Amino acid sequence: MASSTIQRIPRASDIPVDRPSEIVDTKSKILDAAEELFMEHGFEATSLRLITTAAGVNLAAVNYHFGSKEELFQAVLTRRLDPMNQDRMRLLSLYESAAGNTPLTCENIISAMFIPALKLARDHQTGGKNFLRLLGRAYADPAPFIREFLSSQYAEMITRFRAAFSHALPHIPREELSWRLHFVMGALSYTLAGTDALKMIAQFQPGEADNDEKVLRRLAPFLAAGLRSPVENDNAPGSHQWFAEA
Amino acid sequence: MASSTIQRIPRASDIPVDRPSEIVDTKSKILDAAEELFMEHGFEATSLRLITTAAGVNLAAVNYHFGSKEELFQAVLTRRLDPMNQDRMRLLSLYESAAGNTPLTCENIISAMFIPALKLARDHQTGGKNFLRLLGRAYADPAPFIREFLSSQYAEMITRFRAAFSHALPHIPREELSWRLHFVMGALSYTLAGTDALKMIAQFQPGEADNDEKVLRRLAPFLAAGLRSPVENDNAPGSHQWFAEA
DNA sequence: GCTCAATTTAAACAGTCGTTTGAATTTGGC
DNA sequence: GCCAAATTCAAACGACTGTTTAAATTGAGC
Repeated sequence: MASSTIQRIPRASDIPVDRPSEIVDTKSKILDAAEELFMEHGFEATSLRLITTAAGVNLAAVNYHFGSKEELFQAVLTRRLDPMNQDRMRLLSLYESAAGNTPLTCENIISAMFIPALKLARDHQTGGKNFLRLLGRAYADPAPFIREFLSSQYAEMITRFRAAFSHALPHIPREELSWRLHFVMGALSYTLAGTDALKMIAQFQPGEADNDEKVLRRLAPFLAAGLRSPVENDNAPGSHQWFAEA
Repeated sequence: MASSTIQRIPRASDIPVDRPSEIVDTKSKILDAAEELFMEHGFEATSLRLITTAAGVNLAAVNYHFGSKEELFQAVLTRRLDPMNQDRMRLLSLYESAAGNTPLTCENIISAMFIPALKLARDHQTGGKNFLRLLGRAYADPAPFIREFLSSQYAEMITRFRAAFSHALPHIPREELSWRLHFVMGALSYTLAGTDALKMIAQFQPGEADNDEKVLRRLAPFLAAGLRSPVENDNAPGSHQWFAEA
């Protein structure tokens, strides 16, 4: 990865100073094409030739502007993921300051997680919808550089939201809550990723393409109920023996 | 895909008649190595040379015994997925006949889904644990042949379990229930797939490798609560306005 | 021991991959 | 209009991909 020699002379004196020329355009064209193709075929199965052809730019442009295929993938993710997570934290802070001293409800916190994602899903002009599916798939990608990148991108947001849930659900032990937050993130990413997997289980109404909001409206209360559910005591009398005969 | 010319003479007269020789051994060695490597690197990023080297067999053995890389992948999945789903349906029938005319509880049905998965996770000798992670990742794989294969493999089981849930939760509309079943499957597959993604959210206790059961013990009640949660009426007075300001 | 089919083997096939190169071109500052 | 930096371009690099081929090896049945 020769990421230090992308530009010919990496002199620190000249800062890009907002070039409005073809530079930005080429980078954007690559990012747009890469976003859609990575979503459609995955990281490994998408070649740079496919991307650059779709973007209408030269093959070498990717390595020139981004350094490598991996760095391009990270750039595709960062472009939308970073603002979305910023939005999430800003929204959470908004709820918190509005609530004053009273603790937030699960619905508030879940809304703070879901609304920015929904905003992206609704963003028809830019390919926000494509991005959410790409993101959901990136979660399950085994490539180490993707996993490390995502966990570093999410670290701050997760910490904030875990604290919020901990405040809203003080009776639930810290470790249990961490797991439940994990389940929430998982269900969200899986749901957003699986537009065509959905056909498998929930029969689709054909022609109804714009149902991301409807899905999230079903998912959010489902998860809120799970978050609030009483903590199981393994051997308490009357509790369900989940895996007794396993 | 020249799957019709794997064996030299595909004469119908001689049936394999349970050869105990190296034949089965080579196929199994390939399946075992492929299972682990597909899990570790994903389908596209795993080369046949990597698999055959790890298995200690010749490169051409994969195409000879399985026909193609795609068919090998399907064979890896089928080997464990088919018995697991059979187990699930058998267990569900067992619960149903034990309950007689009274409807099953959500806990019963979820147990029927989870116990066979857990049995695989506990199967230390064979790489059952690896398989569950592989399966969770296959769910999110964009390759069409994987998606089509999975949905055909799951079709029967999904139908059975949707009917069971519909019986257990008669007050929940059919479409809503389909979505909740989808959330359950998603959370399960995501959780089983994400052994190293978990570190991101739930801090791991180092050295505690055998926690699949513990995770499922947390996940099952979480999902049961979600399944049972009251159906939201969009504009009912007092209901939470989930995405009002989105 | 021979036969014949099943299996294994080494080698090559025809491509595709991400990346690099050096020359051509475009760009903005003067 | 000139200069130098930024960008684009065609071409090639070596390595790796899944698959196929034909010869070599193996193992029962007779």
